[in-house]
Amino acid sequence: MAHHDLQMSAHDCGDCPIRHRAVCARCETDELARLEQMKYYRSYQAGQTVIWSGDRMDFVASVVSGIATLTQTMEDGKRQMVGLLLPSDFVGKPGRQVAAYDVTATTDLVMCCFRKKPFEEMMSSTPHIAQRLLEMTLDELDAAREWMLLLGRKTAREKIASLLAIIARRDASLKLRTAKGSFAFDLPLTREEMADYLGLTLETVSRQISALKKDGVIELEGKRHIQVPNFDLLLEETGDDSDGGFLI
Amino acid sequence: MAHHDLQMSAHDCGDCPIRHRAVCARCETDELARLEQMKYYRSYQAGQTVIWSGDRMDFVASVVSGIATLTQTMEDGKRQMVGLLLPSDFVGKPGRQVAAYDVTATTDLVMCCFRKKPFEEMMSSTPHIAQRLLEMTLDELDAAREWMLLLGRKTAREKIASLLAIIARRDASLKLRTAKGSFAFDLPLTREEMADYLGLTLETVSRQISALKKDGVIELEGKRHIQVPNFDLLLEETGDDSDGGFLI
DNA sequence: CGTTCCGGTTGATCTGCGTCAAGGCCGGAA
DNA sequence: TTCCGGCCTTGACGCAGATCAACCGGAACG
Repeated sequence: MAHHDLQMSAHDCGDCPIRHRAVCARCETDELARLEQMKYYRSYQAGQTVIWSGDRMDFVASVVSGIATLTQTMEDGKRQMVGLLLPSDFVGKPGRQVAAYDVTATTDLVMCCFRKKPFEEMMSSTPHIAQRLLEMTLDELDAAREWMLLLGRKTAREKIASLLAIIARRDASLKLRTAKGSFAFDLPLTREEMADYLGLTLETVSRQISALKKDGVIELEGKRHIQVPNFDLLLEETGDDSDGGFLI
Repeated sequence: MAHHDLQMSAHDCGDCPIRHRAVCARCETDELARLEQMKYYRSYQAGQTVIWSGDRMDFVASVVSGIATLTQTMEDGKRQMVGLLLPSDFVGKPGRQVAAYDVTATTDLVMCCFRKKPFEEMMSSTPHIAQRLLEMTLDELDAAREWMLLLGRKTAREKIASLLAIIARRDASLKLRTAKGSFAFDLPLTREEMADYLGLTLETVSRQISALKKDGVIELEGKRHIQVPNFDLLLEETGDDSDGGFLI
């Protein structure tokens, strides 16, 4: 049973910040109009649970702003994050009745929700949505598999470096770079959330961040603001094949 | 550059063993006819590489019989399996030019290949294929996320038990059970492949299998044939929520 | 036949990370 | 101002699993 602030703000899809990246990316104006009829916004505060694993899902949604996480919990309480939801990412699976994971807002969060039934009907009648959703799901699958390599085979240091590189890269695609090869960004996650993401403990996360700092790979300003003086240096610490293609 | 036996056998889609589970599951007879025109079969021997990561992919395919694996390799040589392809599973991503993973046949393997270009055209013109592919991709994503939990948080013993449970469950859905709660099956993977799947070393895999045997959870007959006298006992070793069915 | 190879097992030892514990920093409430 | 509670860091120690190494059994092959 999720408690949440309900906030009805009537946005126009045309002005939507995620208009060109979300499930609706391919929709024509008439299709958008149809979507507008089944959509509503919800806001959540940082830390709130959006959905509990096992809950009945009566909607699917896109993240409009903020960050949410998908986590799984074992019976002994160990937790593993299995997904990080950023603006434009999609939540929920057409055809599934109940949520498979806990969804939690790690920052203040706004979601654009669609009632499930009409959304599913629309999916089968217009191909644009299903096509875009397939594309997005394939990307998520790739990300999940990259994460499997990280979880299964990387050392703690490589895991931290990989996470920082991913966040830095994502931020770089939104903001502009200060200077070639130099980045700065804020961590959107606590040490514990990073640990849950990386399959580590928060102590190990803390130690490895300190180690990377001591070795000059990163610089800290406060607990959360990170500067990367040389991005290539950071990449070398990830254990990934050099290059990884061109960036961004 | 993949070397492979090329084997042209003209099967009729109507007789296909994976007809009702593969991408083509939803297709009408006229759509099947169209697919038949772009399809061809390929056979691979156990151990052969089907595709190398980075290779250009000019086809997508369904596994007809046998088992293949998807693996990723780090620059220092550590390997992580990120997918297990069973009959009816799909290989390749529409819209992607190059393969992201190594695909290897672990048993003798037959694949039903479709030339990529016409397949993609068909995907955009008829909804049945895209719909089915979305469904399958969502299932794969769930499997990948379950695997992330395993890789990130389970102990070696829990990992082995989970793998055995998955294989047993899959076999049980095909064969019939000997007696309620008692299974027997053959491992389709070597100890090293299991290690690559589980993020362990082959020595640890071997030791944990021996330990499960000593504790009476499983019985071995040769290296590969496994009997599970009490499936619930095995499930308890996986560390998963006791039922996996309804909620607490 | 013996030889070699491959997959597997087992033992000895090492080590990276988890665990347990103490304490620091900072912002918000009283 | 002091106190408190989150969040984070650091140290000491132990252990699960990696590493290194020896050996086993069966199949392929001369």
